[in-house]
Amino acid sequence: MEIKRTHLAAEITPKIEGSEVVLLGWLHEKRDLGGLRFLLLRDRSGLVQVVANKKTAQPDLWEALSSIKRESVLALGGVVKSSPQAPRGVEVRVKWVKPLISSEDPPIDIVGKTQADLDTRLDYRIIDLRRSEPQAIFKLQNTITSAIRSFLYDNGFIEVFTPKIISTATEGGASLFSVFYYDRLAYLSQSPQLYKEALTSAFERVFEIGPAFRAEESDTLRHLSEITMVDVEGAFMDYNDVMGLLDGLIKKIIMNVNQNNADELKALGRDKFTINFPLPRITYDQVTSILDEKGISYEKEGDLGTVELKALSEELKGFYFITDWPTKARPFYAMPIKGKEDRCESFDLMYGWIELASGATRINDESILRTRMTSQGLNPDAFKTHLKWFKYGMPPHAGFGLGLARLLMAVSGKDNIREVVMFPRDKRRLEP
RNA sequence: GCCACGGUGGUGUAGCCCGGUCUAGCAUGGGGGCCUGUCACGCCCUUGACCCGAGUUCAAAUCCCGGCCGUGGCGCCA
Repeated sequence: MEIKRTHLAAEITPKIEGSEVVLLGWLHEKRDLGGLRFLLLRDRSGLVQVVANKKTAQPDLWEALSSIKRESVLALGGVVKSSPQAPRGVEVRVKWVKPLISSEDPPIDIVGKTQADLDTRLDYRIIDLRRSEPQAIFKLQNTITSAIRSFLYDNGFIEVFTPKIISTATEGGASLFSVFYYDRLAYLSQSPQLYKEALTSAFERVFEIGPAFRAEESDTLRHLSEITMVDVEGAFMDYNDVMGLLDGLIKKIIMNVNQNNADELKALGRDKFTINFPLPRITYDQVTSILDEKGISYEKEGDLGTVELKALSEELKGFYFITDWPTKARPFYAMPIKGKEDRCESFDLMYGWIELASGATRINDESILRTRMTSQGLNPDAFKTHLKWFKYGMPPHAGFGLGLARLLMAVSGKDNIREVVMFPRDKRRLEP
């Protein structure tokens, strides 16, 4: 590009008064007072006010300032001037403007005078993402993913990438999307579970931040057909170690968000987080006695439904663990507790009534694994590829899968997962 | 998938119950005009809409049926 930017909008401060600057960005808003024209220019750093005076401006500049449409991309040059009336006490007195490309009138309001419905915003998502609130949400997401990576690197984990096109159901059970794979039928992976477990025998500690696909009927505020999972698995760890790891991980995330995202939290109307660690842990059996006390009915030895979890969250706010779930309510690879085999070394990380993560100590003995598959109604023959790794020194291991968007809901305070996923996929929505 | 509710200009809404007064109101946006310190700038003019299909009726945005789409709740969700 022949025009070089000298400053970002946020770098225009009263301190550099008098400097000649070149800015690149989008025309966010304009106000025409007759003899004065104000523009708000937006770039990745934020907004800055640009002003022109009819008396001093060249006629073609003056004309250009009123004819450029909102959301057009432009370059402009001018002089920084501090001014008590200007936003942030500073503005740019424009000397020239060069429209780079023009924009049609934006279909939804970016400035915030009329709030479009979420469904409409998603139809125009790229435009919606220029608004301050979605910007704040995805900047929080960036803090979260970078905190996750640095925390796990520091703890000896390496990042891996497992295939998303697979030949058979990874675990039976939930519905998979099928795809044409040359002359065969294949499926989209619903979880890297089996790969990450096997990888502990090669790298000990692995993690993956990647997509998972679920062809479920789910039509709720917290389910999507395509999600990003943070999957972590470590050799020579049990579920207590993994919960400790999650404690550290959440702590690091919260610290970084508090440190780096004050503006974003403000934009979302959120306070800084004050959370005590370690996070509370409560067993499944303690949960059911609370439900008994509250007179809430639940399926004995079963998973907890929405009504049950909402009732529980009246007692337990924020982040907490539910541990020691019934073995029959968990997947086949969860390790039963020795001497108490109807409970397993498993946990869910909760935020209020929303499940964020789910983890367990895994079974690393092939024969026990086969027995568990059979008792869960699965055919071990269908898992031949997976079971073969267990013949060659599969270490004791444990891990968890964390829903990135669910965590982001908790951090951003949004109650619809579609708000915190850039391009959500649900039962109906396949675009944009 | 089930239940409830909804679908009005680009966006957000009023009107619907109680059919005619709707030639569909308001805000925001778009176009035009006036305006020298705006920051939701102000003022004036203007533009633009009843989801689709079938039905009841002299008459349907309004009532009935179906479809599609949406919102919320639940279920499903290793």
